[in-house]
Amino acid sequence: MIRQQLLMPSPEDLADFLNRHTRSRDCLVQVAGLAEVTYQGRAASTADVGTYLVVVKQDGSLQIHHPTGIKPMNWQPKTDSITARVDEDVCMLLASRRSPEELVQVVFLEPQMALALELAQAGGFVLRGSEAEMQQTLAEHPELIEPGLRVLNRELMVESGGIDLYARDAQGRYVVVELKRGRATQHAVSQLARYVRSVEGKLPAKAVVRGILAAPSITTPARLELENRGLEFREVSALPQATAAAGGPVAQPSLFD
Amino acid sequence: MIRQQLLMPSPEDLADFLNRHTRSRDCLVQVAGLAEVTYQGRAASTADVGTYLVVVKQDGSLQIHHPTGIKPMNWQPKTDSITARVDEDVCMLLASRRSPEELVQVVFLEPQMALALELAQAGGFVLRGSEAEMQQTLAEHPELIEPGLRVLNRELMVESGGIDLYARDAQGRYVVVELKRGRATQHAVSQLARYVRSVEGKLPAKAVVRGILAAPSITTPARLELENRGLEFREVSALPQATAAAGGPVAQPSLFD
DNA sequence: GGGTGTATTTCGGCG
DNA sequence: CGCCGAAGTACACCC
Ligand SMILES: [Mg+2]
Ligand SMILES: [Mg+2]
Repeated sequence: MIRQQLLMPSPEDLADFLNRHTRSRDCLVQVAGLAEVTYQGRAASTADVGTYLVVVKQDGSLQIHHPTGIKPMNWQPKTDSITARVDEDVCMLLASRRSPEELVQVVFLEPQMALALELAQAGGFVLRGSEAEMQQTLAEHPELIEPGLRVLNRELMVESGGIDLYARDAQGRYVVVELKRGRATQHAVSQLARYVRSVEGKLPAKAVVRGILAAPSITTPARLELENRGLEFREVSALPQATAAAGGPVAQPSLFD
Repeated sequence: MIRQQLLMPSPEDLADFLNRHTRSRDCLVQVAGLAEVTYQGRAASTADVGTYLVVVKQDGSLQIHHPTGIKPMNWQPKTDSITARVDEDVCMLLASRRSPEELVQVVFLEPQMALALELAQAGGFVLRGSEAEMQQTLAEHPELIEPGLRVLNRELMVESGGIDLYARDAQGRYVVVELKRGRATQHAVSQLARYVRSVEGKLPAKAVVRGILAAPSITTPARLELENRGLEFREVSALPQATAAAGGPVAQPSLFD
């Protein structure tokens, strides 16, 4: 599973190692050691000499980590070309990308270790509690939002964006539903207001369009803004245990029964 | 710089290794091999048996990478506790966090390699081309937005959020400026409209408040929406070479002279 | 801790 | 490719 490992490689050996294993596209390559990193593209950055961990995955994605933090200091999600070369007796790695035009350059001053790992098989991955899942559940059980609600569309595209759920209520009024898997903010209220406006613009002038923000909770300013605009809030939870934990024996039907 | 490395460690050795090096808080720890990962918190996920790379940094942050992609499959930015133990003859790693309550669990079925790296010194890091930098430059040179503009506040807090630049124009009218370092979208137009509304609410009823969206470019639907609402667009660039490359010898003054 | 906004956001989906 | 919106977003900043 360890394809190859080098300790304190020479610039030439490191460049060779990097070119070989990144081109094979079948292993994860990493280099740890003293380096200098520059980036130019949508923005630009420079990192002084320091000890970093450089990782190149099979798909050519590049990330450069400093000692702390979840996010890499520099990165490149997709690279059009990734090459190593020796220049002035140091090995440097150049990762470039068109559209957007970006370049990350790593100068390895004192590489301590280079490692190529075979990270072949990835198992299936399932995420639960996403907004998409909420949407599907609520499309199947719109009564969890309101009795008598009938869903007409999911992700209905209007000029201003995609309406999560487009529905009609028991009185036949059109309803725009904006979903949030987490606490709803003023941003969500803005979205909902925009969608309601778009729908009103497409319907006869007198038509009443309701707007419902459905989320597990809502911030205080968002609630105020929502009421100011004549829009509504409906509490729904993204995960089953959320309602169970909060309400003990659930009085209201859960999203995940 | 390599503190310790184990090849195909036993469950006991791996648990010991992980507990020792994650507690010392002075090195980056990684384990590669066959594993199973589950997560429960704001959402929930399961990853089937597969070959993953698990990284724990000095600050206790955890990331679990699959063979491709820039983003980790599972992660934990800050951990309140991170412990390894042996259960049913396998080593498992438990990373937990309160607020939000989250738990990541890694079951190492066939650990191939464990590595502890000293990634001590990090050099300085400088990023250029951020919106914050744009804001500072434009606060110092508001004439780049419009001749006669005087900036009153930066990040002025109103109910609906923070106004990037609050200013008065040559005719004494108040101006709300929303900045974007990249192409401006309908979201930016919504923000600007909200801020203008908030400011109008605080001023005498007759007061005219202008809204300017300043960005390198704007999407077509955003431009339409902007004009509908009586708001304005002004082209400004986040990085110096952007104007230089686009216009050759610059006729307009650059943000970075 | 609540609330808001930025990000080299990344990523997926749709026209 | 342009555009929009979600994300277990993370992260910084203010109140
Ligand atoms: Mg939505
Ligand atoms: Mg802003």
